[in-house]
Amino acid sequence: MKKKEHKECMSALLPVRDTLDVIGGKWKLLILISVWEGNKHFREIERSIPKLSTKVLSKELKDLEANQLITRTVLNGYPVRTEYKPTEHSKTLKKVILELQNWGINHRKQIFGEKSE
Amino acid sequence: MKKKEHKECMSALLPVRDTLDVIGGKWKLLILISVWEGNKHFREIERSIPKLSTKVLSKELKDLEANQLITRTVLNGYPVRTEYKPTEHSKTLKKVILELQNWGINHRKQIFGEKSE
DNA sequence: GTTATCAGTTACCTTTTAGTAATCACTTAC
DNA sequence: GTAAGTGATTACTAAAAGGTAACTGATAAC
Repeated sequence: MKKKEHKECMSALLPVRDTLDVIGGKWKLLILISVWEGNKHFREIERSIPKLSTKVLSKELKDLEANQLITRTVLNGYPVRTEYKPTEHSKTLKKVILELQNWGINHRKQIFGEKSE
Repeated sequence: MKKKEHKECMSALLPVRDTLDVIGGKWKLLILISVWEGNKHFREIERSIPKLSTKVLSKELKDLEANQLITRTVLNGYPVRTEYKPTEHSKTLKKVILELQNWGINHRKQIFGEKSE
């Protein structure tokens, strides 16, 4: 029966959904890359990404932390400082991102190449 | 300088963004899978995906067609029928989806496994 | 005491996205 | 002629996402 196949496909979709939730959205990958590059502090990350507001950054950092892609450490000092660092787990994303990138490049070729036909 | 690296990362992000735009969102993959499974007609696809409205389906099908993941053929007949079919190009997505799926599965393990620590 | 920096939070408003329901044009069946 | 099925579109509404800007509390510099 077709229904069964359908259900299997659907269950396969759940992890896909998870992944897209983790890296999807306008800012998540930008922020992750910024942290991978070595930006550690809130204002530093904020300034490294144009048009990103403190509110959104705050929310996205929480999400990334909840997904164990970054760690947050509060250093007590004169002006309170926090330190964000990428986790080992976050590095496993690089392969996925590369795959998405390659498909995107090929897709562009496909779309613009077929235009003339 | 760090700025240069940053810019390169950012340009690598453009194709990633493209890919996420193509397959992201709540319904795109569900619809694509439905078409891969052999559902050809508008109502057929609509009925195969619970909670999907005609409005959204209509919009998403256009997007998928614009991205050359499906083809749309109008068969003129008594009740007008249209036929949606997956393209060869759409099949190249399967590898990407598998990658997303695998990462999602591992990510779940990571999140739930680390809870106890 | 005023200004500035750090790391955010909060309230408010706008934009985007998605859902509901009605409608259109056409044809078949009764 | 009335209902039902085809493939949609349109208008209206609700919910989610995103942006703006002010503000907190602490300290340090001037």
